[in-house]
Parts: sequence; C-alpha cells; structure tokens
Amino acid sequence: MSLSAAAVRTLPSGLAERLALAADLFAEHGLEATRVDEVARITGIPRATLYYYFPGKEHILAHLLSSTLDDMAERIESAAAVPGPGRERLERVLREHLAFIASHGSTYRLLFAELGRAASLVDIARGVDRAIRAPLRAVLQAGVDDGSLHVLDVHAAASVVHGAVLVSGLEQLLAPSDRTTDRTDAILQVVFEGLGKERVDRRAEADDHGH
Amino acid sequence: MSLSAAAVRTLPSGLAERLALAADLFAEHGLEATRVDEVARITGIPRATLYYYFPGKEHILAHLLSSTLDDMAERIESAAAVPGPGRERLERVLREHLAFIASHGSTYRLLFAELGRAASLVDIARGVDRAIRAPLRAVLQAGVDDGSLHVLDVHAAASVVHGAVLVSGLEQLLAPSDRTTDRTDAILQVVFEGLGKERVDRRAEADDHGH
DNA sequence: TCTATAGTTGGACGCATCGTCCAGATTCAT
DNA sequence: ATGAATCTGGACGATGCGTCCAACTATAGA
Repeated sequence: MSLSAAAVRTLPSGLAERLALAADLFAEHGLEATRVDEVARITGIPRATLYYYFPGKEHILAHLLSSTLDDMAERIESAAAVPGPGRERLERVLREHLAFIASHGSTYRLLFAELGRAASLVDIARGVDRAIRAPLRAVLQAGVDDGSLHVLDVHAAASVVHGAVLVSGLEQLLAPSDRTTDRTDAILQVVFEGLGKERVDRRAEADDHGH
Repeated sequence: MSLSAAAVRTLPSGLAERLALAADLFAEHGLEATRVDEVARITGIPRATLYYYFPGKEHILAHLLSSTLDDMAERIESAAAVPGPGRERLERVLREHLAFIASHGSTYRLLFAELGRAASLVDIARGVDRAIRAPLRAVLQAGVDDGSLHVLDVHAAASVVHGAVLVSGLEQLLAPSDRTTDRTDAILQVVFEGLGKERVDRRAEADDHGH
C-alpha cells in the first residue's frame, strides 16, 4: 500500500497469497538473479499474469517487501501501544522486532539488502522508517518524558537500537540456536545497561548484592 | 587476498587502482544492475581485459569489497592495538569504524547489502568477521579482563555494537551533517551508557534534578 | 440466453547484456 | 630478433527481460 510500487491494478487476494511463496526465491538469490520464470513456476501464476499486474520484476519484489513491512509495522506498533512506562514499552518493541526477524528471516534479509540502495526501491527506506524507526523514536521519547529511560539524543538512540537489533537478529538467523530467549536477553542487557562500567545495579532480584 | 574471489591471475597494481573507480557504480546500482561496459568505460579498462583477469562481473565486485575489507581490517586492528584499558581501545575502534564508514560510504553500503546473501559472495561474511567482529570481540574481552567494561556476553555485545555503529554510520551517509563529531559522540554515549535509567550520572553538568 | 466488458493466459518477438572466443597487437625478457 | 606472455577489439551464442497480441474465460447486465 505504502510504496509507489503499489500495483496499478488492484491485486486479487488469491494472487497476493501465492506471491508470498516467491519471497524465499528473492531472498536467496537477490533481485536480479531471481528469474521471473521461476517466480511464475513457484507461485503458479503465469508469467503474463505477473506482467499484467506488475510493471516489472522489481515491483513484484517491492510488493513483497511492502507487505512484509506492513506486517511488521502492525506488530511493532501494537507492541508499542501497550500502556506502561517507556522503558517497558521499548523492551516489548525490541522483543517483538527480534521475534519478527526470526520468523521472517528471508524477507527481512532482503529488506536489509535493498535498504541502502539509492536507486529504484527508495520507498523501502521510507517504509522502514515508518514501520520501525518512528515507533522506536516514539517509545524512546515516551521514556524520556516519563523518566524511565536514559536518553540524551532520541535520534541517535533510535539508530543505535535499530542497528543493534537488526544485526543481532540477522546473526541469529545465520547461526540458529535453540536458546533464542537467552540470546534475546543478552542483547537487551547490552542495550539497556550499556558497556560502560559505572552504574548502580538496581535489579536486586537475581543473585547480586547491591553495590 | 583473503577471498576466494582472488584473481586467477595476479592483478597489476595499475589496474587495481583504476578499478576502484567502479566502486561507486556498484554501490549505486547494485551488482546485477551494473553494466560491465560501464565498468570498462569508467575505469578505462577494456572489457576483454576485465574478463582476462576476472571470471565474471561478481568477481570484480568481490575484489573491490575484499580490498576495502583489507583496508578496514588494517585500520581497525591498528586502532585496537593501541595499548590502554579495554574501554578506551573499544572507543577508539568504534570511532575508527565510524570514520571509515563515512569515508568509504559507497563501498561500505555494498558490503552491507551483500552481507546477508547466502549465495555467491559468502566469503564476504568471513571477511567482515575478520575485519570487524574479531577485533571487536578482542577489545571487549580485554575490557572484561581488565575490568574496564561491563560485558556479560562478549558475542552478544559484539553484535550489538557492530549493528549500532553500522546502522548509525550508514544513516549519517544518507543525511550528512557538518557536525559528524557530535553525532559520533551521541552514538558512543548510547553504546557506553545504555538506555536504562538507573545509573550514577557522572555527568552532573546539565540542568537535571533527579526525577 | 445473449453479449459486452474485463480479466487472464500462451506464445512469439525484439532487445540488452552477459560471458566466450580468437585473431591480432603489444610488451618484455632473453 | 624472436618467442612467450600479456592485452585488446570485435563477433558470437545464450539467456532472460519486458512487450505484444490473439484467444480464452468469467461476469454482469439486458
């Protein structure tokens, strides 16, 4: 919806479903190395029909990315919407984001690959901002306002957190583990506590002993 | 050198130099959308000569990425090698990394774009690990050992920090600013201090007053 | 039921670009 | 000077994109 790649003609929902089958293809080979014939074969949608709905291959990909982004936006926004202090909302958003990467691995990789591209799929960058960055900034700001987060520069913090989750999440994809939860906790620990030494550890719940 | 893409024949240094001119091309259009004829035109190296040295287009790209990685490895390793507490070495590495991204923008974007790709350029991932991740883990571990860093999980911390710097750095590329230093400081602040509230704020400079 | 309109498809086509091939040119060491 | 290695122009086959169109199917209205 949000991308300029939006179909000139409205795409029947049946087709939209079957198109999703092509995501892995694109993810594995990249945009150009993916053959339109392959997409047609995998999805069962005739080539001519693909070109009936899309002006070209890259628009098929854009549609896939776009709908993935819509999914993500929805999940992240609803995680962000749960009331509570900014700090907790942020944590929820980050967990959701990590979970999303884990479940949509292949598509997410693509999103990430096309992200830097200056050329054709620019709108993707906008979509990423809408789906991820904006909600991130919102909860960060909320945390600043209610004093539950230590944030001096919301914009910088959003970049840092986004990158941290993105790269960590992708790394988990490459070296999958059964202890996903542990890893998630480890990532969040770094994000919240930072790497610097000086701090009063207030979470006296675990083993620890004040300071 | 390190990548399997290493030329079958040794590449004359003259060509290597002129080849660098093609980096922007690849960066802007991506691997497949970059025409070999364009590469030939831009670099002044005849097409036949390109194919004399490289088995194919993607190997040209791999060579570019590989030598960029070598540069980066050198700079980051030397930043990491300066003696001192782990915490300071880490900071130096991160600043170097950010500076590198800023100066090698286009190539770096590509590196990042091809990173997730499972297919042809796998070795790139290995190169990134060698050039960035390994030094990062080393200084993090040093910080753990000498007590200058607060790190529970070196691997997770390396991912987080890498992602933070990567994404923040790329973002600076897209929206360049004259106050690069400020931004760098803001990024490092988040990395070192984290987002959690509870801490003894040693920077008692600003207006604040508890909460 | 008939018919017009929109949706859908197979198949052939033109075109761009890749990578190959090779004959000839150039360089370089002996 | 001569042979070997390096380099280059140009032609070629193959592949895959996107276009085109004629035919087929569904649907809706009369």
